[in-house]
Amino acid sequence: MSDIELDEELIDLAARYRDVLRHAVYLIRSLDANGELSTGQVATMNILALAPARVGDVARHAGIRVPSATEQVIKLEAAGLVERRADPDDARAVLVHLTDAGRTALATANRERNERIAGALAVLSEDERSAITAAIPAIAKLTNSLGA
Amino acid sequence: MSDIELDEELIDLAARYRDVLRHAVYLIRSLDANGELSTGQVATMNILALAPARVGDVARHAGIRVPSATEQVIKLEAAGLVERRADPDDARAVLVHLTDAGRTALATANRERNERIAGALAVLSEDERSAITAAIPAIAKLTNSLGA
DNA sequence: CCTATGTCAGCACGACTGATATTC
DNA sequence: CGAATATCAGTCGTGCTGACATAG
Repeated sequence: MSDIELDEELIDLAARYRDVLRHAVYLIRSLDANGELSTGQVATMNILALAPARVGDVARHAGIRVPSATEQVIKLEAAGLVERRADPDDARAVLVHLTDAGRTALATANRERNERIAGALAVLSEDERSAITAAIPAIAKLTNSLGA
Repeated sequence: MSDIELDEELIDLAARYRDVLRHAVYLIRSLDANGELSTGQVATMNILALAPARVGDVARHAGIRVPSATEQVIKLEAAGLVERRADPDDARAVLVHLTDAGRTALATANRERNERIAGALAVLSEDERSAITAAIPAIAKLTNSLGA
């Protein structure tokens, strides 16, 4: 197989990947439409569920800019789901903590979303599920590779 | 394996799927950041590249509502990339056509995006690429299943 | 008369850049 | 002093619902 053919194959795969991902985005969004928390809010809180984080860390993990993360955090704080506390080691920084209410809301939101996807996964064939399972690490690697 | 364990496995897979998809979304967005056409604009024009379509068809294919599709089409028309013409068979309908300028712009946009992804795919292993290729139909089916 | 199609108006969300304290 | 951290202000893109005009 020539390099040119290889390139064409890769570009074709890229096009299909791009298309399927675009549709999946709308799906994920529709999952959030019924709930009380938006996609971004759930993503932000999922980071904080592991450990309190700075606003900059939230931004980096969520793939957004710092001012956007600030905005998200402020909204979540207004809703009583997170708290902003001073970082004892660095007065410039703010440590964002999940509140108990936030932890509860996050658990509910994650459960609802995961159960809906699990329900759809259940109607796929075993082979199709295996294909998705096998692809997840590769997709993650691809994403990281492009992000760099 | 019990039903409970099966459910837990599915929910775990759902959670991992959701997470990897969320990151991939930000990646796709970053691809668009440098270009002149947005994700949605490229998606709309990709539909029209096959054949002229009604606004409602554009909306359905893009996974958005009709008024949103109208808005996109109006913007694309203002940019000279598409044209709206009367449907000779149905005076209510509008047929959206890609202009030559639109076809050129679309080709450029698709090439840039696909080449960037292809470049990242090239650094994956053959197994990883195969895993992604194999998963694409399953992901598409999953998306459709959830959309219904 | 009822439905289908598209557009308009108004709104909400969420991202961005640029400018500004404050602290390291 | 320069760099890092967070916030504020203003803007923009893009989706939505509801109301409407027009045609089938």
